[in-house]
Order: sequence, then C-alpha cells, then structure tokens
Amino acid sequence: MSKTQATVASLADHYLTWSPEKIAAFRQTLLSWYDAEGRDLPWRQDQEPYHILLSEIMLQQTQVQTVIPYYQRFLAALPTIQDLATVPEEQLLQLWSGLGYYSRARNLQKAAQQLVHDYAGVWPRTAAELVDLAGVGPYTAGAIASIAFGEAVPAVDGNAFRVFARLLEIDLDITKPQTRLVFSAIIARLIDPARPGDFNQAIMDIGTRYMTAKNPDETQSPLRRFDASAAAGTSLQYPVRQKKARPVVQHYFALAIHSPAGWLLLQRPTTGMLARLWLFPLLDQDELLTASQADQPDKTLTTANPLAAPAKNGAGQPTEPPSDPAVLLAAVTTAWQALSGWPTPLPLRDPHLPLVKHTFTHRQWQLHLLTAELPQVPDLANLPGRWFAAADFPAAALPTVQRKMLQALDLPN
DNA sequence: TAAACGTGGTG
DNA sequence: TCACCAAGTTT
Repeated sequence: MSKTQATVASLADHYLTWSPEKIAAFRQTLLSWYDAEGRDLPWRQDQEPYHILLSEIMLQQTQVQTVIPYYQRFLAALPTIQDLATVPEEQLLQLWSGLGYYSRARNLQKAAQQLVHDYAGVWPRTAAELVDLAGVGPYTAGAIASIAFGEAVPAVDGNAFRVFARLLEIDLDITKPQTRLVFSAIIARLIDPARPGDFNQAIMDIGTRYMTAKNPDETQSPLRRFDASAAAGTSLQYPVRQKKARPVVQHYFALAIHSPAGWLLLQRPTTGMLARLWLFPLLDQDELLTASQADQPDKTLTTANPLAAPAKNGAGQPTEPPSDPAVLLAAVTTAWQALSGWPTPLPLRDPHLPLVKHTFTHRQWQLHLLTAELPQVPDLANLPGRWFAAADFPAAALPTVQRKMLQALDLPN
C-alpha cells in the first residue's frame, strides 16, 4: 500500500466511525426516502448509458433546471450515440449554445466517437474504464457506472462533498485533489452494493432538497439523525473550501459591422475561451494601445493618451473607456484595417450604448459596442468570418455574451 | 498544483 | 454590486 493510500484509509477511519448497524440503517433510511420522494427527472426515465452520459456531462457545474430544456432538445436532435458521433461540429455547438463550458460538447462528441470506433459500440461497464472517455473524470465515471451499470462505486460531486462533510463533520479542504480520495473511500464503505445508482442519486437529491449550501433545511431531512453538524449547529461551516480569486477585468471594442450580406461574426480559435463559437470582432484595448505605440515609437505614452488602457483597478472596479471619440474611432479603424486587410476604412460610429458587461468564472469582459454600415460586401479574405442574417442568430452557435450584445443592439437573439 | 473554462441563481 | 455556489475535467 502506498503512503497516499495509507493516509487516505486512516483519514477515512478517522471521520467514519459508524457501526455496521448504523450503516445499514443509513442505507435503509436514504433509499426508502428516495423511493418515495426522489425527483422525477428526464434522464431517470431509463438507464440508457447514452442518456446518463449526456445528462451527467450537461450537469457538470450546471443546475438541473438549466439543463432540462437543453437535454430534451439535444436528445430530440441526436437520439443515438451514433448520431452524436457523426453530427457536424457547428450543429453540436448550436445545441450547446448558452449552456457554457463548451469544451464539454466537443469532448462529448469525442467520447461518442471513441465508443463507436474504439469500443465497437459496446459500452465499458466500469468506472475504471469509463474514465478513458474524453470529458469523463472520476465523478462522471462513477455516476455512469453506478446508475447505468450497477457498479458499487461512489460518484463524488458537489452534493456528495456537502452532504458527507456535514454528516461526518469532515473539515478537509474539498478543493484539494487528495480530499476527493478520502470522501470516495468513505462513501465506498457506505454505498449500498445492491442499489449503488439510487444511493448516489439519493445523496444528490438530499443535497439539493435539504442540505443546500445557503439555507439548509436539515431539521426536515430524512438523514437528520445521522447529521453530526446539524446536531452541533455547525452545518454552514461545511464543506471547507479554499476561496476563489476574483475575476480580472478586460476591456474590448466590439465591432457590429453590417453589409448587404448581413452581420459579420468571427469564429473563435480552436482553443481557449469560447472556442469555435461566433462573436462580433473584438479588439483588445491593451493590444490597440500596443499597436498605436508601435506606430509612433517616438512618442512617449502618458496617462493623457486617450487610448491608454485605464488604470487597473481590479475586478469590480469599472473603468472609463477612452474619452476623445474621434481619436478612439480613428485608432479602432486603423487596427481593424490592419486585421482585415480591407482597402476601405471602416465607417465606424459610436452609438453610445451602455457598456456590455459579462462575467466569466475567472474574468470579466467590458465591451464597448461600435457599429459600421457598409454599402458593399467586402471580401473576407483570410478572416475566419461569416455574414449572418439577423434571423439566423437565434439558432446559431453563439455564446451568451454575443447574445447580450445582440440584445443591446435590438437584434434578434 | 493551480489555473482555465460559462452561465444563471441567490442572499 | 458582489461573492458564492451548482450533478467537474483538462492541462
């Protein structure tokens, strides 16, 4: 046994001190409650592994009520794993548009292709094998293995962390990878080998219904007599987790360019934020600053330069865009000309719309919208662009931040 | 190990 | 307005 395994096992022993009788009573209480009060969710209609996989991927860091309509629409469009394996990426991203964490969609398709090609359509039935699928980590592998195939393995998600941290007063930092192993070892001792999928899903339902993060209702929980932190009045102290960093603010100009062919959107690069989705052209204010410096190497940049990036005040401290409108438009025009290679300068206008703000997990975008109406359709040349009819926006592969910009411009979204 | 990766809800 | 959270995985 490795040092890590020994540590994990001893920690599990430390936090889980229930007798075999208490463990049996816990299973009985939990599953009886689940049979009577468990939620009726679309992905609980059957145990099709494809249905379980799809729901579990969509549910990663995403709430049930958000997922339900996406799940229904996705399955209606792609009823089988073969359909998913072969669908064009554009349609895949259309189906995922607005759900976030878009790499999930591309990993999901990759997993489908692995299943069809590498596994010849025969599903691996254990968590140990399922983690080899793209986008399937320890939690999702455990969920699929237990729910679809009846393997007695834990599925340690945020609910399981919260529920068991409170029941057993586990004060380990759940953001540490080692901690997952301890929870997994504890749950492996508690899980009902006869009904592992129901056990895992029952914990999720309890976590959502009674043992919520903010306003727990633990006195009504069927597990109250197993709940040490509720007895001690310390529920809200669990689970313990490291604080997250605040998002960094980034300023962009967003160009809403319209021609007789429609509105110009650019496809994002293959990697990074919003990969492969479609957005108005964005110009980073800091890069614009760099470019204007390069054009005028003899001039020293001062804070009076209207294009100077606003002082970094940190997240949540909105800063003003450059103040001189004429200079601003000229600089953006120059930058766009360099980027697009278009011979004619862009007739940019500033409609003075409110800044569009959009906060991601780790950064905030502040978008200053500028518009341009072109009498003729310019050549896209090497731009990764496409002209969209306004009527096509609602069904397109757009991220939410793009829909916010469309809304600000009073366009369909 | 820590950072990247979306969005919507809540107090 | 803002911090925190929600059925996490990848690099």
